[in-house]
Amino acid sequence: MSGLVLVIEDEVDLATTLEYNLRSEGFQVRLAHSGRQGLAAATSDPTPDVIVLDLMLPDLAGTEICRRLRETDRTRETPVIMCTAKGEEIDRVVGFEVGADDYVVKPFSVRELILRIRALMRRVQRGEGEPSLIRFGRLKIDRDAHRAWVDDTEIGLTALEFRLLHAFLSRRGRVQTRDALLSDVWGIDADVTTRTVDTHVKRLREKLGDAGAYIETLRGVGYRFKGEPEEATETSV
Amino acid sequence: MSGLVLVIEDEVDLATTLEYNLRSEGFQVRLAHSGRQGLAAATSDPTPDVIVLDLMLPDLAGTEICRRLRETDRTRETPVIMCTAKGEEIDRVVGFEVGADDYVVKPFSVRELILRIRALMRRVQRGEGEPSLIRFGRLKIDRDAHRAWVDDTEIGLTALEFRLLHAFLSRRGRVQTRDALLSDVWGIDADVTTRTVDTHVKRLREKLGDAGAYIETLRGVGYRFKGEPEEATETSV
DNA sequence: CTTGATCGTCATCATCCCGTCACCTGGGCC
DNA sequence: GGCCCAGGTGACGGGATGATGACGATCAAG
Repeated sequence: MSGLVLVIEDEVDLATTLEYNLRSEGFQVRLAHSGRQGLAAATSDPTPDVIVLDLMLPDLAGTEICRRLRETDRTRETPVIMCTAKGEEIDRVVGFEVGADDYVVKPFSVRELILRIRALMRRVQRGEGEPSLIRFGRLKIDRDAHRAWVDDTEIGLTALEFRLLHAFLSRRGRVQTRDALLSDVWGIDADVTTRTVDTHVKRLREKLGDAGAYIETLRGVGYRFKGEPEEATETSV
Repeated sequence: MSGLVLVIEDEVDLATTLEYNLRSEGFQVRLAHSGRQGLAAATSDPTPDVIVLDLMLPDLAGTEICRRLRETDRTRETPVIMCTAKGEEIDRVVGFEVGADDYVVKPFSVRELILRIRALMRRVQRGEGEPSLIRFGRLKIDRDAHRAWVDDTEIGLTALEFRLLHAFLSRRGRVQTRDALLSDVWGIDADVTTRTVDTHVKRLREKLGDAGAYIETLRGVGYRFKGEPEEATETSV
């Protein structure tokens, strides 16, 4: 599970430490060293998946930031973890009143912070978003159960194949270059040949049987999952 | 779902934090900062729907409070969630001897506690006299007594194993990563390798005997408890 | 102190997945 | 039609992953 974490923290040392640790755990990181920067960073693309917020900032109080995040549509659902120093109990309480989702007390263990970030991401990921079931023509996949069917017959996909199919399904109708697929399915730092994608597309098509035709090859560009189930193979253009 | 939660906790910071969080989640809250206060608060009108109880209190041990609650008519059926520090005697807390219904390990995630409170409330709401029995194929577990049977033969599970089985049963049909299981069963700050999960799954499968096949392994993803008891392994169509 | 239960960790082993390579296919372009 | 290159295909070896059994630490009970 990768994800983008925004760290709003004015102590540069601490911020850098967190950045390093989070990256080495596979997260992407965006840093902000002041409250205003933080607010801007929270609403720029892409929206962070989790925000780590220091309570004591030079310009804006963490509580105030949190309140504004909750008033903004883009960040209303984004989980916030508050960092408080010891002795800030009262503010800490207020922090929760304002809608932080969890907190850690300084000095905190980085490992604990990461665990809490992970827990929040898990909760949100399945949360209110799109339903776990995705149907497309003769295809059906269930993300929670991690299962896939063609014509109501379950097909056994490996973890990678499942991610690949999901990537196709969630971007159906749009071309995806091999590089794009690599970073989506394999992860940012995948040191893998682009040809590997070919192999796995082949395996996926095989397992999908007839439904494998949903995956089109665009010579010189990449792959494209059909936009509509009935879309004729030769129509278009 | 609203409800009245009684929090018996001597650390004022933590108690206040919980109060704000629970209120913002729509619960009513009553606080008690000592064991005696707690006992009094538990039996005043209206009777709380759930009690959150710290194991370490200045005057009375949490276990003692729990025992007395169980001896009192008014509170006999009231679910109790015990907060324990790491390394405290979790085994005895849950199950017969003391009779707590659930526990969280400090430091716990506020979200986690709220989820558990909700779960307990649902359970009570479901029907007063209904035994807390869950049946699933050849399996049967009693959540109050912390006992489990396969084909009506009781199997002796440890506290941890029971919790693991319960985690599986309550999310049946859905994949659970090792990380998710760790934070649900061991606590968010569990100081444990993910491989530990493997070992305990193995032990659980062993004790379940044939019924151990209900737990499926999804390579590279996690574990999944079958959604339906009869679910064919390979039969199909 | 000793004993037994419980639980976390480690080493080992079998398995299966995945990445890569080599070779083949087929379409586009002249 | 021939060339060229992107993509399809099949096979293979390494390596990640999980099952398993053993060990040691811890703690409560006796």
